[in-house]
Amino acid sequence: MKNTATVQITTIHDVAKRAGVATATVSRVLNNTAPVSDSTRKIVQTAIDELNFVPSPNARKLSWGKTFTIACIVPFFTRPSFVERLRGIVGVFEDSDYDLIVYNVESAHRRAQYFNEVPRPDRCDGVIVVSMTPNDNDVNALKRFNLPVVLVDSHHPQFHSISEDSEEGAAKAVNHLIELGHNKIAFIGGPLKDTLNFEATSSARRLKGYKQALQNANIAFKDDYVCVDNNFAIGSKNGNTVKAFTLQLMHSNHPPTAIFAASDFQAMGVMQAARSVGLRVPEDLSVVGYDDIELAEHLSLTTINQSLRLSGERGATLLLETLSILSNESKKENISLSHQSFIDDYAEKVIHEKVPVDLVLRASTAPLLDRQHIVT
Amino acid sequence: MKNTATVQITTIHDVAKRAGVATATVSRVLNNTAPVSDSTRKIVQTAIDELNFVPSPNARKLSWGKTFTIACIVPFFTRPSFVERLRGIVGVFEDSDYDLIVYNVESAHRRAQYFNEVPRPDRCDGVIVVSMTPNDNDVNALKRFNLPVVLVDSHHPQFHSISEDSEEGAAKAVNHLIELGHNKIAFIGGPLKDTLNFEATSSARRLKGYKQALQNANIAFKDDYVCVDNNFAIGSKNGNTVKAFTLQLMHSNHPPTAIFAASDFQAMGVMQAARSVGLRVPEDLSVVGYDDIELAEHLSLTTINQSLRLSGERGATLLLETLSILSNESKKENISLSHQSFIDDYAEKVIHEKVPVDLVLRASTAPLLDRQHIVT
DNA sequence: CTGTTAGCGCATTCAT
DNA sequence: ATGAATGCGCTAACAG
Repeated sequence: MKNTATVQITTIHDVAKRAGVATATVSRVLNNTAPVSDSTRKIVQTAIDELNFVPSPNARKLSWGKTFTIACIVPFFTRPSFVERLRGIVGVFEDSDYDLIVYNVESAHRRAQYFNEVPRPDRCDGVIVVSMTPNDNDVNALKRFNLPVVLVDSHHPQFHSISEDSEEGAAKAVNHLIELGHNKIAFIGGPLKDTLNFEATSSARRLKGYKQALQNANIAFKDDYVCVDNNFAIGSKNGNTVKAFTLQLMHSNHPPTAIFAASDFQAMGVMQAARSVGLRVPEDLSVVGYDDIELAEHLSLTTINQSLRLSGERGATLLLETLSILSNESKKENISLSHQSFIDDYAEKVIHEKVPVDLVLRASTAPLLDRQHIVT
Repeated sequence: MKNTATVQITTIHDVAKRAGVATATVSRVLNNTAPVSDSTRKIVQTAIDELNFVPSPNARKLSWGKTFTIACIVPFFTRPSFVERLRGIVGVFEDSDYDLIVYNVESAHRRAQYFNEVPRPDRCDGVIVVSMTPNDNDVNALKRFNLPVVLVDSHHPQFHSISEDSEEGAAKAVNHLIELGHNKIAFIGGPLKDTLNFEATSSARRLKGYKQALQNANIAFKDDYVCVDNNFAIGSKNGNTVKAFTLQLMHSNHPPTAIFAASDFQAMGVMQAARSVGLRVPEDLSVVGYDDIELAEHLSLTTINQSLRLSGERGATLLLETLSILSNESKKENISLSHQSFIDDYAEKVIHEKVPVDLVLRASTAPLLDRQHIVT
């Protein structure tokens, strides 16, 4: 069961031998952890270079007692919005000493498994949770070893978080439509509660913002104008449901003149469906999406930019900062911080950062035309 | 510099103590590596359960001499087609004992860095390279420690590979258009040689298939009908170039009646541009894409399915199989296989697997109409 | 079947 | 400033 590789890798001993010093000295020049005379440092360094020596990550992990890896738990990581966030996260860790392992959650089973098994100090030094609100079990698992945690696109009082204000974003989208003269505005979104964690979803929050905006404009809320695709979370072919909703809306007695979709992905389905029955966007139907994924630009889709990539970057950076602070503290206080006081200390400075949400005007929305008034 | 975690993790010693046995025994029940009496096994198991013990990955990695992690080097991992492949790869390793670390390449510098630093037996047990043809330096780096390697979406005589036949796929796309009566068929693709590795790109291969299909149908090849977006590889906003190409083509003296795009992503830009000037797809212009990413369905885009996800799955599985074979061999032959003979042995059974390419008919293509004949 | 011992490669006290 | 010795948590020979 030993390794199958047949070529021996050069170790710190080889370097020490070649340089004629002890392994400890090599380690010292490697980590700048203690003064080394310039002369020997030079000798050691050339030995390192000549042997093309790179220290074994595993060995140093074991010895340091840290893993130099960050765990990122993310649901359906292939969805465009998650991909964008991941991109931000990856970009940050590329330039650090940390490796990033992505744990992709596509079932409640995996979710529980990862939350239980991953947040351990022998597996990672910190964890980033994307788009999932920790439940009680998760919180216990995350706090058990007191690892630094950052939530991206979710919120919990006990953990750092980076999130956007979905309600505000949704309101901006709907207000834009209202300002264009629309008052028959439908909402199409994903499920309102997440099967994975029983929490309110972003769709739910966006629906709330939608309602709020209508109310502020004194437009009556109509149940018929709200379509929720409960299959969306499964992550499979969902376009059909969105299209069905769209057609149903447009064929009703009071077809909306505008549709606000909870994601660009769904907005795309709306546009597609509308065009399939000869409706033009935006002349016959205005559409606003949410997320501003890369595609939105190609589709000329008016949407809400929620700084997806930035949220990932900020989350990763915040984790890195936390890691650095903790490292300094434990150095300063010489390792003896009582458990409880440490947790208290940590909990006191929980950071909740908001990321901007902005309307991005493109060509999928237009002022309400008179003709539309007449038709309805 | 020690770990910042304050709670001690339970080790194999704790379990051994609690069960009243030696650590070796615990290790045995953990790995089924030697017979253990049912009675003691039971005792040990309960101790493990009660302490909620999970062995430290790092320690076992160091001891086993393998890392239980797979490195995946992939360029621009946020692009839809790469995401789909990654999805296939991730799915396979989720169910294995291996962790997957994704190394995202977005510059020549990173590329060189990763190829030089990652393929080491102390970092990973095997590597998957996606969409990059190894150059001489890469080959040396990959073979230096004789690690198992699988190429996904590229080809090299010395490494296992999973790939699709781009020429065949392109030909299928163009043949479909020809069968619909089109003979003014344009091509829009990305750069023909990759700045990252100087190799022919998939766009180049698809262009070749395009030419071949035209020739077989006795349709003259026109240089004006070929548009290459050299900025595409940078991975940034490229839609504008594609749109400009499309408009330029459609406004020329002999506008094409059909466009074959080298990727769905670009096909989307084509459709968008066409619609922006009042052209209908497919009535006024037929469009065929390539890749069959998830969006293609939403766009009703006729395209070539190249089994993106499957290619990832097959690549990952092939690597796993190779790993297993090597592990068995080294066990059987008791670790003493001379370096050279091992390499020879390995090289002899290089596997090159093809993944199917198929036309997926949707609604972006239609027979050539008489009206179009007249117009041109 | 089970306990004892010796590493895996590196960082780090403790001496010197 | 440097070397020797010890340990990180686990697995694997070697004994019994």
